[in-house]
Amino acid sequence: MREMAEEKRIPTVFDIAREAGVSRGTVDRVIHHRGRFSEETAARVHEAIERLGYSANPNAALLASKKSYTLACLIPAFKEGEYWELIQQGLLAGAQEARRYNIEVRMFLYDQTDIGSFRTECAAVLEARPSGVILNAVFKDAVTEFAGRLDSAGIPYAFLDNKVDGLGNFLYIGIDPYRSGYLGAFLLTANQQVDSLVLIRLVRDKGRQGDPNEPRRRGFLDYIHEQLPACTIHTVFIDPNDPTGIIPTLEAFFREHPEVRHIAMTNSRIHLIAPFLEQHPEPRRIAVGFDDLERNLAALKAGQIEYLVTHHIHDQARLAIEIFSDYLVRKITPPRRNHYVHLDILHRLNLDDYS
Amino acid sequence: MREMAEEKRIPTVFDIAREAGVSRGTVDRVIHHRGRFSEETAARVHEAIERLGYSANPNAALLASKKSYTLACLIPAFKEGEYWELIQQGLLAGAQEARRYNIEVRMFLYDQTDIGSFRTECAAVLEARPSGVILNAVFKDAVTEFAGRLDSAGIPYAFLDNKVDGLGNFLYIGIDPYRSGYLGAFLLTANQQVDSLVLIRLVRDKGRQGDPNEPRRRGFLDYIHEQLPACTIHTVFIDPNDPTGIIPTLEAFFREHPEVRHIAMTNSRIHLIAPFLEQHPEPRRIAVGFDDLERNLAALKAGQIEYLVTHHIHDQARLAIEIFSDYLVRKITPPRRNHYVHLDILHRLNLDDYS
DNA sequence: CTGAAAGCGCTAACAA
DNA sequence: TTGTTAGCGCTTTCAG
Repeated sequence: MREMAEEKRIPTVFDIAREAGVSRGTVDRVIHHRGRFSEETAARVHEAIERLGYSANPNAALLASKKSYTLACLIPAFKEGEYWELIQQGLLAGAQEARRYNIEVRMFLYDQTDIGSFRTECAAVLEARPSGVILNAVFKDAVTEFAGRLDSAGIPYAFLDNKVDGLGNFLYIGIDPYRSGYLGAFLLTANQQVDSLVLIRLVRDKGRQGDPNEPRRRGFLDYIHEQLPACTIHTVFIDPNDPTGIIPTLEAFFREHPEVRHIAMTNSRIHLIAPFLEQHPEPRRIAVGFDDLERNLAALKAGQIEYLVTHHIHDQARLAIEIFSDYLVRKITPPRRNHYVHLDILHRLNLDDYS
Repeated sequence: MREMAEEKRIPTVFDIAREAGVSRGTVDRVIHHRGRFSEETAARVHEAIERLGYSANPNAALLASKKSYTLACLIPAFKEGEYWELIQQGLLAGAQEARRYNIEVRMFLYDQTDIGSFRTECAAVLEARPSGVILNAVFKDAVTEFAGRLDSAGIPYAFLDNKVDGLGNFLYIGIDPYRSGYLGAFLLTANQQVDSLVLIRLVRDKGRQGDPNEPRRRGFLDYIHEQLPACTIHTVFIDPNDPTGIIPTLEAFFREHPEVRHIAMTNSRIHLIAPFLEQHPEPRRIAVGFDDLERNLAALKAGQIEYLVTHHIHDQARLAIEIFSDYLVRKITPPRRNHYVHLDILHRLNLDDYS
């Protein structure tokens, strides 16, 4: 009679042990393949697990576990409102989540215009002896060298947002930059007669080693060459560190080329040309940019920009921590080595609830 | 000397108790405002928490907690590949996560063509005495009545995917259907000369009480009326339960109106017209639909559809469980009562990594 | 190869 | 109003 009143309890290790006629310690060993145990007991344990539908209580497991990890994030330093601030925030959100796995996330920020600072931070990461590293690829050669060090040290690493191909990373998470450029070109020109357009670039990219925007620009240009072979492509350079010089530069260009009505920038700074477009609403020009920085969104909302191609930058970074956590703690290898995230098309009409 | 070697440990309730000169039980009472305690000890405890930077170990808290909850989900039953299957999957993913909070999620599925079955399931939900309910709004009056019951019983509830306004729900999570229709109309007609278009509807919507697609259709039509007042709008009804009848119906329409090149469906079944478009590639027609059902994605990929307006249906459902969990367990009220999710624009060129 | 037992940090019932 | 204590379910020594 007593049994009838009993509630169906969720089975615990203890129940499994009893059913299999072994101790809790043995059950643990079988489940986690640690220590030694006979095939026969293992079979009995597995059978009991199956029969009772057992699954471990994660809270208890984590509480009792003595394992702890440290995850190093090696990313560019940034100013407020810049691209990498969004990444940093996503990483911190992921870090918050990861705490319950006894994972401590440490940030290592370097100056992306100074390869020396990158090398310094690489050394600091190595010294911290992390369980894993999340990094991006600015200085191609230095990154390759550092990756080699991590390989030797047996430290797993993942590229975030951009990558160098052919290295030992177990994961890349970010967009396919070529496709983003291709899509941007489509949005700029779809259903229109476009005889010429202007691509605006940043002067800093001129002297830079390994321009990170090259694949995206290539995607953009390939689309134009394929779909609009007769279209003339102009290029103008502006200096992000000299905001007052931007408007005169653009005015000069459009005075000379008044027929150009289509504008693109393949870096994340399309907002730099918003003041010009605001001051010169006539003739109407179509601008397409990339990445949802606050200022870009403002320009989109205000109507100076037509489309923004972007992705969930914050979520992508959080996801990187999550996937890495699962890899570390639960030994789950991600299904795809290249985890390309979805490209979002942002327009004034679907801007409101973004992020 | 020994102290110098000591690692910085993460502080526990015990540390707080020692610092504040009280017992662990008292610390617990102060933190959770349960039982009674003097203002003075409370102040000392808070001070110690602040000073040591204490935050509770969630694993230990959940393990020790005896509280448990049940969350009822009252949603339409579905066939494979239908819209509500995606929702169900998202809810189950959220349920998996919620298990660690001792939250059990229970599904109550009703036939959305049969108000009787809805009423039956409502009664079943009430009988289960859940801690909370997630539901959608099909039968407006019946939903309103049920909401009143939940209010009386003091059971919190949230609308998912669609809603009835003016009720006591603490949360709605889903899109703004009007805006989705508006956006769809923009995508169908942007940069083009459109003199006429056809809106394809389902015959089942004819007799239905409270057509759930009405707000979206209104958004669609408003855009056309505002931006293209001269555009003629045709309407054709097809029967989803008679697939073989669809092609002849469309053939008849386009024989009579060969000038119509733009097609929209404001429900989730745009894939129903894909076979027709495949068989009749000439003249080229532009079709825009909604929601990323497998079959819709296939038609988008194959080029029969130009754009799909959708949102992360799966994530939206998972999020509903997450927000409700926080509300229940951690008493966190969501910042906005209406949590509108972002509208995604899907095109052949950004389809690859979706979801 | 296996069992016993001591916690992990917190909650909640019971004493005082 | 406060202190004490027995667990929650699992991991991890340490003995055998």
